[in-house]
Amino acid sequence: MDLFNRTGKMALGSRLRLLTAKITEEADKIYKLYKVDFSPKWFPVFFVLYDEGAQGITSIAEQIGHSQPSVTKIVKEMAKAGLVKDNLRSKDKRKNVADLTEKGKYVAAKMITIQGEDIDKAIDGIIAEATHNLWEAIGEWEFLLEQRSLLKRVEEQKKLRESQEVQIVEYEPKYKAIFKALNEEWITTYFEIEETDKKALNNPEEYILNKGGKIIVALYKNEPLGVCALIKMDDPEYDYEMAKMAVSPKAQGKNMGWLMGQHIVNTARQLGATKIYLESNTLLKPAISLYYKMGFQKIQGHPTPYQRANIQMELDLTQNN
Amino acid sequence: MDLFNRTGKMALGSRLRLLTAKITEEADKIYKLYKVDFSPKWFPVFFVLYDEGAQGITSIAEQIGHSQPSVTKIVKEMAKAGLVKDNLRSKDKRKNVADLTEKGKYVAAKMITIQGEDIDKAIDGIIAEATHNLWEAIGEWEFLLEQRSLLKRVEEQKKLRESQEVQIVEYEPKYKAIFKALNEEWITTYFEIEETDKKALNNPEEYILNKGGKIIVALYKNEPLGVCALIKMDDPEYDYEMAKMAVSPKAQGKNMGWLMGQHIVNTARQLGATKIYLESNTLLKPAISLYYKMGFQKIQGHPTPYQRANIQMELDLTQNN
DNA sequence: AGCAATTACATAATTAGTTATGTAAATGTA
DNA sequence: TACATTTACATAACTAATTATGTAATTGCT
Repeated sequence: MDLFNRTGKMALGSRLRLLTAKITEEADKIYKLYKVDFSPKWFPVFFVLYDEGAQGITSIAEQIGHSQPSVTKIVKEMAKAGLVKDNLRSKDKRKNVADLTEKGKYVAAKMITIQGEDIDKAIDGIIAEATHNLWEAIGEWEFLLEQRSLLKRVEEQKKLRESQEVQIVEYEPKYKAIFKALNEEWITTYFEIEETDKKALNNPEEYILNKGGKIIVALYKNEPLGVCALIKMDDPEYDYEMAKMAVSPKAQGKNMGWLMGQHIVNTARQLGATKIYLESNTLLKPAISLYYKMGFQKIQGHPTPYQRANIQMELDLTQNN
Repeated sequence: MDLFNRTGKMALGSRLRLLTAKITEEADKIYKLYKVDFSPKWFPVFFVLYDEGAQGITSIAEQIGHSQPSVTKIVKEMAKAGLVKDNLRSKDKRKNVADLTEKGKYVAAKMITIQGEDIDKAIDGIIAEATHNLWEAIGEWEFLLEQRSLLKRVEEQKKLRESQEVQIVEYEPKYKAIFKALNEEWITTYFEIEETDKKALNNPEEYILNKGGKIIVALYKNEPLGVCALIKMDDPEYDYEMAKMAVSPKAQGKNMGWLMGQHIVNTARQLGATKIYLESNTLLKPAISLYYKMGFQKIQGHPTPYQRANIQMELDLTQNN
C-alpha cells in the first residue's frame, strides 16, 4: 500500500483495518483448508469456552473484549452448528450459561492443537522474515494505550506545539482594555466584581505598575489572549502576590496559564523575591491545580480584601522548584 | 489482553480487530479535539483527493483498497458535509468525478499539516516507547502477504507436518488389493484400463517383483494411501521405469507423491541404476509437475505399450540432483 | 419485608464495511 | 454499423460488529 507512505501515521486506523480484513479473509480460507465448519469470528468465544469451561454470556464478553450482544449472537450461531449448548441450568435464572458439546470439544482440541500449531508456525515464519515483530508490537500497543490513550498523547503534542506559539510580552498601555476584559470575563462568570477589582482593573498603572509590580500579556499568534499580574505587597512575610491571571476561553489548552505563571515566578525571582503569595477560590479547579503544579502550597490565615478568596497559597522561591 | 497469550497466534485476526476498533474510536475523539467535523472513515478518500486531485470513484477505491460502493457512500457523505463536490462534468458520462471544495481544501491542508504533525509525533512517541515498531511491522506484513499469502504458508506447514506422518514401506502381499484399487481409481477417472495395466495390477509379483522391480506403499497414520512401482526394463538405455504411482484423493496435499518419488529414486540408485524412465499423460498436470520438480526431463521417441502415454521423461542419476 | 438499584441477557436499531446486481455509456469486433 | 463486451457507477442486500433499550431476576438497603 503505497498510500500509507504518503499519508503519514494518521492513517494508522485505516491501515490496520485493511490488514485486519485481509487476515480475517485468509482465516476463513484456512478453516476451509482443514475442512472445519467454523467461522473465524467464533474463535475468541470458542477458545474461552475451551480454556475456561462453561460460563455466562457476560463473562465471555468481558474476557474477549466484545460487547455482550455480540457474544449472544455468536453463541447462538455455534449452538446451531452443534458446537455449543446454551441455556444450561444455573442457580441464577438470568444467566445463560454456555458450554462446548462433545462435538465442540473434539473440534476445539483438534483445531487448537493441530491447526493452531500449523498457523503458529506459519505466522512465526512471517515474523522471522520481518525485522519488526507484529505480534509483539500489538501487545506493546495494547499495553501502552492502556497506560495513556492515543487521544491524550495527541493532546499533549497539540499543547506542546501551541505553547510554542505563545509569546509572553510586557504590559503596554494598548493592553489596558484586554487586561480588564479578560479578568472581568472570568470574575463575572463565577463571582461578582468587587471594589478592589475595579481599582486594579481600571488603573493598572497606578495600582500595580507604579507600586513596583509587573503585568504580562500572553500573545497567541500575536493576539493577546492571556494576562497576569505580579503585585508588590506591603507585608512582613511576602514580597509579591501573583494575581489577576486570566486566559481567554479561546486559548484554553495551550498551556498559557503555565507559561505565564512560570514567567511571573522568574520575574519575581529576578526582583529578589523569596516568597510569592496568591489567593483564589476552590471553585476554579483548573487554576488551583495549576498552582499546585507550579509548586504553591496551601496556607491559612492571611488577611484579604476579597470576598471570593477561600484559599490562600504560597510559593517558596528559596527551595528548588 | 491476557487472552491472546493463551490462544496463540491463530487469534491474530481477532487481536488486530480489537486494536483497530480502539484506534478508530480514539481517532474520532481526536477529530473532535481539533474541532473538525470529520469522520475517521473519510480519511483515505479525503487524502487521495487532496494528494492527487479530482478523480472518479473507482480510481479512488483502487488507491485506498476499499470497494467501489464504499467510496460512493463516503463521497456522498463528504459532499453533504460540504468538503467535496461530486458529479463533476467529464467527457465520460459514466464517471462521477469528485473533487475537494474550497472548504475541503482548507480543512485538508490544516488537518494534514497541523493535526497530522501532532498525531505523527504522538504515534512516534508510542513507537519510541515500544521495542517493536508496529508501523513498520504492518508495512512488512503487507509486503510479505503479497509475496505469499497466509493461507499458502499455513498450507505448507500442514503439508510439512503431515508428510512427517507418512511412512514408506516395502510391498507385502497384503497390499495387493490396495495396489490395484488405487491405480484403477485414477486410470478410470481419466482413461480406460489397458491390457498392460491388467497384467501388472493383477500379478504384481510376477510382472514387477520377480523381474527385479520394487513396489513401495505409503502409509498415512498406518493406512495405505499411496503406491508406486519401480519396474526393471529390458532396454539398452534405461535400467528402470518408475510407474504405477497412485495417491488416494484422501491423502492429497500430504506430499505423498514427492516422498514416494524420492524413495523410488533412492532405491533405483542403490540398485545401480543410472537413468530412470517414465511415461505419463499431460492431462495429469500435478503428476507432470511433480516429475519436473524431481528433475525428470522430457524426451521423445521411446516405444510404449500404453495408448494413454503422450509424454515420456527420464531422470539422469549420474548428475547431481 | 418492601422497594430501589443493579445485573444478565435479549432484542432492536445503527454503523461501516462487504458482495451482488442492474443500467447506462463506452469500447471492441465481425 | 450493429451487436457483444466491458467499464463506471448506483443501489440493494448482507455481514459483523456496535450502542441503545427493555425486562426479568437478584442484590442491597432501610
